[in-house]
Amino acid sequence: MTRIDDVARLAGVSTATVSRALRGLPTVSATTRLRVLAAAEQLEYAVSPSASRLAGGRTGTVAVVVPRITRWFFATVVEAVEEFLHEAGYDLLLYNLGGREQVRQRVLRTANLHKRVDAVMLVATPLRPAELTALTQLDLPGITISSGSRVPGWPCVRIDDVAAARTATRHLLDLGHRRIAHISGDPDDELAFTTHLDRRRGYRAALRAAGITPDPSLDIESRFTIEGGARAAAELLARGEPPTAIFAACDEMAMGAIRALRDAGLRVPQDVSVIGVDDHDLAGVLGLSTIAQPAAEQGRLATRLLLDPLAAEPDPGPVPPPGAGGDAATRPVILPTRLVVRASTAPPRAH
Amino acid sequence: MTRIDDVARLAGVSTATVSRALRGLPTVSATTRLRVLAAAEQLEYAVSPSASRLAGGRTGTVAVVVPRITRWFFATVVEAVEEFLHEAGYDLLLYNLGGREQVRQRVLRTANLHKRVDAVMLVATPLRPAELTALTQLDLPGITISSGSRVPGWPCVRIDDVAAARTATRHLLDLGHRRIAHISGDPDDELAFTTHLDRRRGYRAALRAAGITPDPSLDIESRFTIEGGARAAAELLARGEPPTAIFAACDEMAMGAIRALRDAGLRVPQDVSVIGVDDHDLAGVLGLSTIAQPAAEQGRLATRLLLDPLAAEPDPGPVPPPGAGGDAATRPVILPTRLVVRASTAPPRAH
DNA sequence: CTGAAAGCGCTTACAG
DNA sequence: CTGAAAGCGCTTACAG
Repeated sequence: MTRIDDVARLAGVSTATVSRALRGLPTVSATTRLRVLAAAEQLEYAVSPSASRLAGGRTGTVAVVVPRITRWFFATVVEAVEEFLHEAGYDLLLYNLGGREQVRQRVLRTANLHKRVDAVMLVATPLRPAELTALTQLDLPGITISSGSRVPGWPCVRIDDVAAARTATRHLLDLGHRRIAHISGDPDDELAFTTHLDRRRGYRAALRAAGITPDPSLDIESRFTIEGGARAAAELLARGEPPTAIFAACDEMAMGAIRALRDAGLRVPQDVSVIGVDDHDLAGVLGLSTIAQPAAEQGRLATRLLLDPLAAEPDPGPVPPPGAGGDAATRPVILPTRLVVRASTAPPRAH
Repeated sequence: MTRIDDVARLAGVSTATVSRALRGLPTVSATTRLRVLAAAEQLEYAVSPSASRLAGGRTGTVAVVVPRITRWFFATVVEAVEEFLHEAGYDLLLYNLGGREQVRQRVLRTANLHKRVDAVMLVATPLRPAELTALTQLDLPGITISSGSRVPGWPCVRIDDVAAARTATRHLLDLGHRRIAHISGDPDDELAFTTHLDRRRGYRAALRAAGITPDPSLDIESRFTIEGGARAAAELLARGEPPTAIFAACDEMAMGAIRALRDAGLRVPQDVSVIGVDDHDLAGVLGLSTIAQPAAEQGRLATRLLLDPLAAEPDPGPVPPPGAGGDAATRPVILPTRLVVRASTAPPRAH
């Protein structure tokens, strides 16, 4: 493999100059730079990441932590993040928690993290108190997307889960529904964490605003998956008189619920209306009404918020005006959601 | 940050011994090892990956290249791969090609790759001749999953695409269909590559075996996505008398086709039967008949085939009997597929 | 604008 | 079983 010495020799300069020229530092004359670039090209030279990282102290790598890459929201976020990260020259280290304690330890042990990456992106990842403390003490840049723990000093990009749930529930109320069930996350399920709490809160708030007292028997906890939604709907039916509408905390749960309802001989939306949250790729195919959230956009924006300060680091420049970056660091950036009405919601049948 | 010297000092040994003890090399006495481990624990020591890689010459990292992480098959493969890779102590560098030339260059420039990772996993990634040559000359371990280019010396895990397509088409024939359309990949679409050729071949073979001459007007090329499937189905309908059945080259295309058919006022399966390939998470919800392929299993198996030789490297041991590893390296490992009949396929209506 | 030299934090022969 | 020392291939003050 060609090393930096080879390039230096061919270009007739020192390795220091090669290093500077290749990284585009401004302190290299145009002619020298050209000579170095030509030599590097000719030798097909690529810098050794390990050596560069060890000497330079930065890894050019970002850890991206998601609960489950197979869920629509996370895959979509990661795809957007990957694009922007690679465009900016960063590598993406993927951690798929999947509820496995081992991965958690591996990624969230701060010493590991600190020597491995320049920054961390936590997508919908709740932290335990000890993990949060460790991460806070370390001064690694980071960002959180969606719900999960906030880390002091890290910006956060997300939607307003309470408002999304309120809108979904109100849509059902507006159609004339009164017996509206909710299926959402399980507190034991670390994938969901605050998302399900917020969405449940929005659901209840909308009901109360309509003068309806939330009925606990219509409120089921399950996993944020297709199967979780199916199980929750089945459970709902087993409890007796079915609701006329179901608000599921995510589209995958809604889809599972639709399957379970059909399996039980109920028609959607004639017998039961169903609405979710996400606007999953397949929501259109299934005719699922939903609250659309901008997944790729959250990934894009988060990557920018994460990378901008890193890029600025070499030359600190003027201190940003108070409130500029400060706001983003303290107050979550909320992206808008939007009600999308399709074929899975309709007025309840007259008795 | 604690360094290896700190641990060495606390344990009262040399850094060499710390290094050996922490990596579990056998040449360390039990008591010394215990002392080192205790010291490392106490100091919360984590090895510096950059330093370790530079000195040791191995990166502990695997590049995983997929066309689009948002497609069901790739997300499912990556989830399985991630689990096994992290279990074995490897980091996963994710490359989502997404048809972007830039990422391609980045990951497939061999010098980049060689210094960054110990091994490469290409999922359904076709290589250009120059890329293939470069990758072959480099002697990096690697593996390919699904279709795409074979790299000489790299094992390959996949399904038999021709057989899968034949089974799907025969299922439709068995139901009594004669006008069977096929929607599959576009040659310009690098995501698909040989997959669509093989599946088309299986489709035609099944037709011919039934005495039917393939009708080019029933054979549409489109992208391997929901939208691609929808467009292809719409195109099919625009061409005149619709087919009585459609075999789509993947479930996402099938789902898009179902949407387009419904939008055109046709019922599935009463007017048109539809079958796909994959057994996508949502195939059940949509009642989609399909040829199931084991995505996670392909990821798992590929990771094992990739890692086993790497683990063996430090201590080469006896040469494997001829044919053992050799077979896997030359002959693809074919995993079985299975026809899953749901509600989207039925006999054609009588005229 | 450029170079000589130290140093980043490990691992690996080599010697004992 | 253990240690002293060289070396992995860069980047970064420092000096000019």
